[in-house]
Amino acid sequence: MSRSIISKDEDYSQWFNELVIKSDLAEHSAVRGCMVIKPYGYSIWEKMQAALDQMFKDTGHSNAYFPLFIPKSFFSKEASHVEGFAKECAVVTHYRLKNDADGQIVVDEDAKLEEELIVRPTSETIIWNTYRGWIQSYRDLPLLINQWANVVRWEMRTRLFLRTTEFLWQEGHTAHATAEEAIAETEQMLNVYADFAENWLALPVIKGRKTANERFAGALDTFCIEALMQDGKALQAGTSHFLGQNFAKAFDVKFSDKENKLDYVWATSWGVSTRLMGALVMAHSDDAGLVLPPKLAPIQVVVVPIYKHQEELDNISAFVKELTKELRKKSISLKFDNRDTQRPGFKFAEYELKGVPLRVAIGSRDMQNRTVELARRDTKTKETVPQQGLAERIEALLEEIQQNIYQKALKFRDENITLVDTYEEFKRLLDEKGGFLSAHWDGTSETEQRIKEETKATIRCIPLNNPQEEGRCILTGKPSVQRVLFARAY
RNA sequence: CGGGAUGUAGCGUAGCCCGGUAUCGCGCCACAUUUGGGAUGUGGAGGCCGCAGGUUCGAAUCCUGCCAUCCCGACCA
Repeated sequence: MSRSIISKDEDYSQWFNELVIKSDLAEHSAVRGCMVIKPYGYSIWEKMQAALDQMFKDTGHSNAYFPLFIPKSFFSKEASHVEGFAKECAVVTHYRLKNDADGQIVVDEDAKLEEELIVRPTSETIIWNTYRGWIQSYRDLPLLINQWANVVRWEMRTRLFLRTTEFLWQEGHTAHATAEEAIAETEQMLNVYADFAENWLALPVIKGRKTANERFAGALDTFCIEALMQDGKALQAGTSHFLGQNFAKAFDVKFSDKENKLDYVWATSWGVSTRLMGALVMAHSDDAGLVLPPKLAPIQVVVVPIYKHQEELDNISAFVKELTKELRKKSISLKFDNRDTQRPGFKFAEYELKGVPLRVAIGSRDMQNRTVELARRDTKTKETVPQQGLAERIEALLEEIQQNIYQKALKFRDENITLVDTYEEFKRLLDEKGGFLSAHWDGTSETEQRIKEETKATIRCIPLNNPQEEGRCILTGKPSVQRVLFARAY
């Protein structure tokens, strides 16, 4: 394996692919479009799951699990939903194999299913079909459920973490007595996602509303968090949908209110996926490898001993044992890499590639001076510090690194939101600078569509709390009341 | 689904035009010397050259078919 990865300026796309593979997050599998998430990558996902799961529970949600398979007929019950997903569904048609005359394994045509099963691309239909049996009265509401699951969408073109045929995610599905309550839930979960992105992923996001074109299939309103990657392309990092009564009507889910009037239930759904892993990599990493925010790093601190003789190593080990204890009290994870089979320089490079936030190197010189060498992954700076108070220093530094990574990403994001007033400027900036372009739009799907066809840029969102401002649409010149954010996106 | 490319050791590759049983680097194994930024030396192991046919005395190389993957587009979390 070559030692270094291609620089991200040379080929961003290839840089991303090489980085994911060489840093041991994931690899391509034997199945087209599907990846193997390796232990190092999966442990980051587990940390994301743990943090999000706690946030869901803190906002009153419970986990449940629904089937992987959905009867085909369920899909046709909500018209726009089926239209949105029909083209990318994996379908189970048979349930048995057999040996043919040549001894080959073939599908047993006698084992054809009466009704085909769809491998879930999302679970609204099976869940709402189930909710019918769970909800009779306003006393059963709200129903606040989340599911951690895998889903399958047969995408034409896949990319590690960003778009795989099968991916892992969570999907929240809630039921409410009133539209207002459901809308409040939709907004609450959007805020949870934004909070998670900024405080855990160190990823600044813009909260906004999708246009009708970009809305989830079956939703009345879709909210999203949009992030900016280092190559200037936008990435939708999470969505929260207000589904109105669409699914309740499709699956006949009614409840009696306090006045004993029957009404359809109001719904929301919201989700984030392993795509966040892609966002994490693309937002912070550099040509030397991953840069992980300390809160999600599987290893927060690595200690590399430098020694010639066994007794030197023993001294260092004794010191590290104490440090490990102190850090454990602070819930900081430390790896002591005392492998004798690799030299220190090799280890330094390896942990840089893997994005470990802090590295401590200790040699005999340090042991004599009662110091260690501390190296930060985010700034690539090194300093020699006293052993005294090291645990406290590490704790503070990890916090500082978390903040620094966020601030750096925030600065980049803010520098790449550009106000644009003419279509020529718009097209020029898309090619030369990228990022978010804040521009006036006449509010029609036709205009949005035309801009997309001509420039590949889409409206990422209409930011929440968007300032109202008179202007003219960059394409048609028609009057507009606010700017919206355009970008080329993943 | 359109366009482009690639399949040779665990990884990355040379050889292919012009047919003669496979090159180099990394990694791996053993031993020794090493250890403050990806160690060095010596010795060694490892190959149905993507799969199936065909041409030929002989195929990694030429021909046909298939399969797979990657990249670029249209579609999407």
